[in-house]
Amino acid sequence: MTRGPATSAPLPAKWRQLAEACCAEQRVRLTPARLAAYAELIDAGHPLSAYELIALLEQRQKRKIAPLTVYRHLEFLMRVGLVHRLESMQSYLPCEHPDHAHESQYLLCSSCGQVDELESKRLEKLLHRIADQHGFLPSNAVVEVTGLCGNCAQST
Amino acid sequence: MTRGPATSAPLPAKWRQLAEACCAEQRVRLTPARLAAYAELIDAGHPLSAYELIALLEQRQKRKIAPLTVYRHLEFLMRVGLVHRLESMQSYLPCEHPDHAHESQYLLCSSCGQVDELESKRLEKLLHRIADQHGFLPSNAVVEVTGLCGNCAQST
DNA sequence: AATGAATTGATATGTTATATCATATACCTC
DNA sequence: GAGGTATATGATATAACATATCAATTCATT
Ligand SMILES: [Zn+2]
Ligand SMILES: [Zn+2]
Ligand SMILES: [Zn+2]
Ligand SMILES: [Zn+2]
Repeated sequence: MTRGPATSAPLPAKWRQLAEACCAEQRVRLTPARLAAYAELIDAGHPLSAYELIALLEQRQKRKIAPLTVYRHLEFLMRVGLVHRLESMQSYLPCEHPDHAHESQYLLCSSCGQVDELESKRLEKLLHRIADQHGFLPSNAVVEVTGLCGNCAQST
Repeated sequence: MTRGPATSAPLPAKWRQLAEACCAEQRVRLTPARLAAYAELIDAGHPLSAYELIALLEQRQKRKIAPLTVYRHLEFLMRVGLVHRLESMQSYLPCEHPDHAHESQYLLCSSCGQVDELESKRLEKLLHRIADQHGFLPSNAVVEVTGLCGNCAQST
């Protein structure tokens, strides 16, 4: 039995199951197109801009894809919590633990492009406390630290 | 003695002096065009996108201004520390205390657009400690909290 | 099969940011 | 003050990022 041409990036079972569980729980449709976008982000292993994602999908599927299509898929994936957006890079990356709702903070390596997604309750509490001291009612916090990851810091 | 037509937004002496001191100290030129961009940001009282700034300058000066011109002025103002960029809004605002080097954190009111620029040593230390625990060498931290300011939170 | 809601496609447009090359201005040295 | 250098500006084009609108299709439910 032969395999047909791949129309979607390889997606390890672990991630596929997480994505399916995530969407099932929220009663939303994980369509093939949405899954393909997600698989491409997982496969890339680093954040992708929307247009980088478009290029990869077009290459994979051998057809033109309108930007709006991909933006809609990204919007969906972010809404259900499978994907996050990095504001300081205008790019998108899959969540590392989409099984539960959470805020995140990010360590972005400017040398190799690797991203570490953190969940520091300590930091979140401090942020809320600071906001509170200023009479501010926070709804969302963007915390993105740029620098050098362990590997890259050593090899300099 | 009559005043000619304003070619630059009104800039309180306090800010003008800060800007001049800041540029003098760094031996860089605070040209009229750069000062005009800065004055417009001060006058606005809230963050401006680059193109909003262009529109204001064009209206003020009654002439077309190329985007690149304004981006260059913004780049200069950020480099000397007179202006910051808000990554989550893709917009720019004048620094509230340009007299000393600093990292900042921001409280962004989604209702009235007001921005509070903070300098929490406590938060900075925690961020550095967290990065350190991950073997990460930080160079820059983006911390932008969206929510409702005191005024807007009350009037809801 | 009929209905209504959600998704996708096609096309156009709006917004944000940079590249390149030429011209002008300030600054320094002589 | 002339000449040379670095810096700043202008003009034009293009790249990168994101959304609006409306029509067509697919899906779940009855
Ligand atoms: Zn996550
Ligand atoms: Zn690295
Ligand atoms: Zn500042
Ligand atoms: Zn407010």
